[in-house]
Amino acid sequence: MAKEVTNREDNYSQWYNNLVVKADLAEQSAVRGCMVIKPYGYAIWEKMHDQLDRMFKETGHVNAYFPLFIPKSFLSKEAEHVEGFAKECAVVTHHRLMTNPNGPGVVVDPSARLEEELVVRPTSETIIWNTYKNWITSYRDLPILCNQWANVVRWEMRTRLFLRTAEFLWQEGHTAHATREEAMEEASRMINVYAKFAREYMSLPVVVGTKSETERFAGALDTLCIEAMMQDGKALQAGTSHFLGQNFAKAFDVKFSSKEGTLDYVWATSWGVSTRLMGALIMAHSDNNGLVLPPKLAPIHVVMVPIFKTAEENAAIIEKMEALKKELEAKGLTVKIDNRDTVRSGFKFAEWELKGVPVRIAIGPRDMQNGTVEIARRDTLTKESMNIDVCVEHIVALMDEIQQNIYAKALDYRARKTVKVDTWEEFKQKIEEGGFLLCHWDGTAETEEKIKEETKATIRCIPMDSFVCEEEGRCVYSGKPSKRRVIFARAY
RNA sequence: CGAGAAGUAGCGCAGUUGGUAGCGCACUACGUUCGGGACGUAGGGGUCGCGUGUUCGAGUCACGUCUUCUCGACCA
Repeated sequence: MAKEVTNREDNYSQWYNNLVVKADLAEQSAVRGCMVIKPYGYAIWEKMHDQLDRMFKETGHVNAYFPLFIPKSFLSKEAEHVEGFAKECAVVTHHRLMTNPNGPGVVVDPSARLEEELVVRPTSETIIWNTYKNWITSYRDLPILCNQWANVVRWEMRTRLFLRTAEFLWQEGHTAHATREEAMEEASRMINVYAKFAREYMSLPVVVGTKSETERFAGALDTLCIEAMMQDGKALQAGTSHFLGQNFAKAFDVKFSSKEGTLDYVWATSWGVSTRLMGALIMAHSDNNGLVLPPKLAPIHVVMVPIFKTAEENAAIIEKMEALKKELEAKGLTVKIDNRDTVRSGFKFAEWELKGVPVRIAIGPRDMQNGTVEIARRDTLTKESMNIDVCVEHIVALMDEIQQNIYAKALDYRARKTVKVDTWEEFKQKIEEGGFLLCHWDGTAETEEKIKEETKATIRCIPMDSFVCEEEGRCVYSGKPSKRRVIFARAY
């Protein structure tokens, strides 16, 4: 199986699609816009899932599950919310099929029409707030800190594996609070959880910021986000956390008796990350040889490839490998011995590189004589020979080193592609090169819209941690006064 | 839904003025190989998206139809 990845520099888009398929992560399904996540891809998602879930629990959250179907009337209770999602909803109208009276196959039974159509959730705010209404009567019931792992459906016109699919896996946190401050704190806490996850586990530098009004989640008062930069200079929204104010509480009439005896509406947040993170991970680190996985999310940390001519040689090498594997596993690493005799070692090297395994160990007859192993790093594509007795410690240390090196590389790329821009001429020129443009903006939706029309660039966020530039200046487009720079970029 | 392009083997494609259905990769068998995606020989695999028409004869021409992709609009 020759699985050559196309060149990243030639056509980034094609390179990405090709990589996702060739590295056995996912493929297009027979259902339009939907994706099959293959076992290897799912193993990576599982790692992300488990770590995120741990972090949610650490911040006091619990998991629950709410229905897939949302009565149409629920969705329309919050005006902005329904407007934001109406155009991409899958709707269930019937509950039965019948044999076709006019030919082969089955048809929808017209007599089985639902009295009220059900929307397949594009997000669960409405069904959840309809439920919370029954859970909340007193301040003693608050806060509610629930998360759900689920699939959602958004009938997008154009789809791309992991980045935008008609159905995707995600988690959505939905919390209810007694005060505005507490809810705002929660929204900010969770965006920071996401940022920490991206940086420490995905080795992905992200900017934490707030969305402009036009980019805000439908029904939110404030949307916090983490924005990442891909290797083609385009921005990718990797996660969001919304301060929903009392919008949903009012729409679903969720009130509670406060300590002071007043009857108040509940304050809400919602936050989510999806399988899009997989897309971010792939796009941010991979090279022309394939995936580059950060050790903390790699399903396999170390792969061992024997190099042999005869069966006896192989048996001796495998024995050695089994012993080494045990030692590495004792250090918490996942190890695979690729003992296939159907493909050659060179093929295995290429294949495991394609799959992004951080460290590869090769042992051949020469090593058997010298008591050495060959250790290859995926991130730098370098190899070194080392005495087998000291290699375990080295490999354990390598995991951290690789994790950090990948982050440093991505951070360095982002730094190189982030520029301050002060004139409209320069803006139009720089945006073609990709990257983040730090610009003054007059704060109006009109200007934002005009810039988008003319350059396809949008405000990715008003940064809160990295690139905070609170300084006086003039809007890059209108020339009106501005107090801080924001990040403009073309985005996925 | 608007504009463009494409549907031929599992994948990627070629197929000239209409005249025997092809190539590369992958697959199967055997042999030689084996420290970076091996090589040789021999094989298997097709209703050329679907339908109608023109023709002695259609992958090729005409009309219809379906699907997919790219660019818009929409979006995590």
